[in-house]
Amino acid sequence: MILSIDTDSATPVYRQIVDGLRIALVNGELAPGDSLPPVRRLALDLGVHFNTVAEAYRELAREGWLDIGARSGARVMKRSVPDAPTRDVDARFRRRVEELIAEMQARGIKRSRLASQLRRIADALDGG
Amino acid sequence: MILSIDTDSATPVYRQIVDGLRIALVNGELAPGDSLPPVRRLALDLGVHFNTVAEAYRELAREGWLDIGARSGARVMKRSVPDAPTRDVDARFRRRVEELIAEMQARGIKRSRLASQLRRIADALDGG
DNA sequence: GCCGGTTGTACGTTGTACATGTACAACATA
DNA sequence: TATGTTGTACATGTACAACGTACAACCGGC
Repeated sequence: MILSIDTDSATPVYRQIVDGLRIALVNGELAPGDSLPPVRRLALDLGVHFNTVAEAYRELAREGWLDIGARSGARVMKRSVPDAPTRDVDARFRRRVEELIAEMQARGIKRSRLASQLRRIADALDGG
Repeated sequence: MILSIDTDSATPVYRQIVDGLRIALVNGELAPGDSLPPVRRLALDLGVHFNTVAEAYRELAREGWLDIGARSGARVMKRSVPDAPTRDVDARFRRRVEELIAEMQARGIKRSRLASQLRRIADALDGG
C-alpha cells in the first residue's frame, strides 16, 4: 500500500487516508472485489489509531466505494459514477487548482515549471 | 474585490480569504503599494466577523505579502520569493493535484475533461 | 457447544481550531 | 479635547479530530 501520513500537514489524518485511497480507487489499483487491510493493521502500518482508519473507511463507504461488513472487513464495490456533473463542479475544480498554483508560486516554484507539471499530469490522464 | 465566501465549504472562512487574496497577489492584481480594505469593511462585504478577516491578513503578513500597520491598514509589500523550492514542494504539488483529480473523477467528471482543463490552466500560466 | 481471536462499531474524553463578542490601544482630525 | 477610525488581545461557544475503552458479531479449532 502506497499510503503515507504527513503529521505536519494541516489536512487531518483520516482525510489523508481517504484522499490516498481514492486515488488508488479511481485509477483501478484497487479494483472491485479487492479487500482492504483491517483497520487495526493499516493503523499500525501508518502509526495512527484504528478508529481514525475506520473513519476513513466509513467515509469511502458513504461515497460508494467500499462495502464494510462487520465481520468481512472492507471490500471494494462496483461503483456507478454519478451522472450529472454540474458546471459548478467544473468551476470549483479550476478554482482549487488556481489556489494550489498560487500557493506554490508563493513558495518559489516558477510558473513555467508548474505549467509543465500540469501538462504532464494531463497527458497521464489521457494516456492512462 | 473578487472574493466570495462559500459557507458550505469545508475549508474555513479565513483560509478562503487567504487563498483568494493570494491568487490576486501572485497574479499582480494586487501590487506592492496597494491598500487592502480595512478589516471591518471587507468583513461587512463578505458577511463575516472582522476578526476573521484580521486573521487572514495576519496570515498573509506572516507569508510576507502584507505590511499591517496598526493605523495605516494593510498594505501590499514587495516580497522576495523564497529561493530554494525543494523537490519536496514539487512532489507535494503533484500529489495534491492528483488528490483533486481523483475527487473530481469520483464526482463524475471525465478524465479527458479534466485533462483539457489542466492544459488550459497551463497555457494561461505560460501566457500570463 | 464453547473459547479465543478477529472483525468493525459505539461512546466518552481530550486537545485544538474556527468564528465570534467584547474591550482595548494607537492615532488622525475636527 | 472629543470622536471616529485603524488593527489587536483575550475569552467564549461550538465543532471536529484523534484517541482510549468497551462492546457485539462472527469464525475456526477444540
